[in-house]
This record gives sequence, structure tokens and C-alpha cells, in this order.
Amino acid sequence: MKILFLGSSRFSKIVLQKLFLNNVDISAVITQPDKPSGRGHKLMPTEVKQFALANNIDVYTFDKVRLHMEEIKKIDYDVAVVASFGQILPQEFLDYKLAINVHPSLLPKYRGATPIQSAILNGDKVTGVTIMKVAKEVDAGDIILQREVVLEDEYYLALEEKLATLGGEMTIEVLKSIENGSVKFSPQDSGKAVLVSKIGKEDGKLDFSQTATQIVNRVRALAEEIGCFMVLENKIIKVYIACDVSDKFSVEQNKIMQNKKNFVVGCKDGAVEILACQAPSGKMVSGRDFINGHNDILGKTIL
RNA sequence: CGCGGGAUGGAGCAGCUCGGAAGCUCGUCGGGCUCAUAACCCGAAGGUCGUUGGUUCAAAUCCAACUCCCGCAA
Repeated sequence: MKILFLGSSRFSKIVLQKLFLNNVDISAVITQPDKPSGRGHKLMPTEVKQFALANNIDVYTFDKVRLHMEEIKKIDYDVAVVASFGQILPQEFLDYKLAINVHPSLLPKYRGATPIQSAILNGDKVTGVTIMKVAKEVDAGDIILQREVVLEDEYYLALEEKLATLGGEMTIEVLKSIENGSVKFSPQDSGKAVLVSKIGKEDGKLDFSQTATQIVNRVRALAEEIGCFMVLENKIIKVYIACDVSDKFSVEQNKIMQNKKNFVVGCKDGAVEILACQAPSGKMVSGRDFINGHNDILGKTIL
């Protein structure tokens, strides 16, 4: 059975890698076009494209799939595997051959762009991966296989890797079931659907009037990708790692603790320690180092 | 040619506008206090101030080029 893989993100790349290493027959890969990125606006290929090139897999970069159906129909494949591709696929593509999607949540919960972040942000104890048929409505197709994953206070990247790896394994199972005809489709209960939208820069701002758990969850969910930050004396301090230290310290809400050893900020129900952060123009440093270099901020207020 | 910030003992920073003897908070080492300590007190070591050239009586500081790092934007 030959597959056509469509994906663009790091999540996609991990799934693709899993399939590749398990000798799934990958006819070709379709990914988003190279985009200007980084300093100097150099053109950067997606991680999926980089992986494909490094492993001699045919790769196509299509800005809009619907404009390239002719080329797609020339590719010899049986099933399309879609993982975080970043484009809405046209009906013509869905009608052409079976397309299945790897989605990192327990559908119908968290349909949309940010299922992994949403699970962490909401403090969920369990999330998972769903393999479903791709339907016209986003993430609403019939479910083929679903597995749960218990959250263990991971940060985004670690959870993404875990879910993507599982997603790859599940995809392989599903492909086998399609091959031997045992595959079953069960419709989603759309009444229970939870939609999550894109997350923007401003969502990374830490609000110390929230609880310690909420703040830490926000850092876990967003610090690595979008970036979390707080505003201190008109400067944006990026926050990378934070933990709940309410049981060790008691600090007034929004205030920085007067302690040269720990970068601790008070919040609604306790205190959060900043373990890694970054000042403008600086590198990422430990909270301890940050305090050493900016000891004048002790006792100051976070806006 | 996208925009901008930075490089100062082992770490994180100040000093640069207005040139003129290297500073702060830590760390390290030694000593003291203490039942004890990551706390406190005393002392010490450790820097060609990113590189190269220029201006000057004199450059961390002004000028030029280069190297490496970082943020924004996308």
C-alpha cells in the first residue's frame, strides 16, 4: 500500500519519520512552500521538506493543493495521510482517494488549530490522538482509531513529540486495517465538539492575577513556540520555564520577591518561580542569573 | 540587501551621551560568627573591556571594518 503524505509542521515531521522508519511505502510528500524566515529573511523549507530531501523522498511544495490536482493524480498512491498540513483540502482531493488525518486530541474535543496547546492550557489530565477520515468540515470526519495519553506536566514540545510518535504508530495500524479491509468508521458526536482557534502573541502574556497553576500551564503550553512574557519596567521579559512554589514562598500578587537566590513572583493564590527567562537582546538565562544582573528589580511590580 | 539590540574577570549586569586609574550582584578560594546553614561578617585571587585598524597626550568610552550572539517581523 502506497501513501501520499501531507504535512508541514514539526508534528508532521515526527509522524512522517515514524512511518518512514517503519518502512511504510511513501510515494511522495506534499508540504507548504518555503517561506522567508529568520534574520535576513532567508527562504526556509518546512521541517517536512528537509526530512524528505534528506531521505530521498519525492517532495512537492504546493501553495494551494486545489491548483495542483493534475500533478497529484499522476502520483501513484492508495491513501493520503494528512498531519498538520496547514491547508484546507479541496473536495476534489477528498473525493479522489481516501484521506486520513492524524489529529493530536480526543475528538470531538479540540477541533482546530491548537489542540495540543489547548489541552495543556486547560490543565487537562488526559489528551490523546485521533485518526479519522478527512471530511469537508475541519476535523469533523469519521473516527477510525483513538487512543488516550496521560499528561505528566510536560511542556509543549515534549507532549507534541509524544503525541506525534503515537500518531505515527496508530497510522501504521490504520493503514494495515485499510489494507485487510477491517477498518471501521464511527461518526463524531458533533454536539460535543470543542473548537480551538489559533493562538497569538498576546496570548503569551502572563497574568499574575491568575492562579499559580494557570500561569505554569500557560508557560508549559506556549513558552516554547509562541513565547510567554511579562512586562517589567517597560521591558519585555520572555519566560521559558516556571514552576509553582506556593508551598515555599509567600509573595504579594504581581510583586517580585526580595530574595537574591530565586526569581519568584506572587500571584492570585501563591507564587511562581521563574527558572529560565530572557531580557531584551540577551540570551536565555536562569532566574538566578537574571536576578544577579538585575538586582534592582527586587520588590518591583509586574504589570 | 526586512527592522533593531548586544559582546566588560567563571555567571548575569552597570559604565559609553560629556574620552583621563575596572564597578555592582553572585560564584570560587581563605578566615570569622553559629548547634548549624544556601544566612551574616572580614579578606583574596581572577579582566589584553569580541577582533583589527584609525583619531588622541590619553580609548571600555569617539570613528571604520570584521566575527559571533539575540529580539522583532515573516
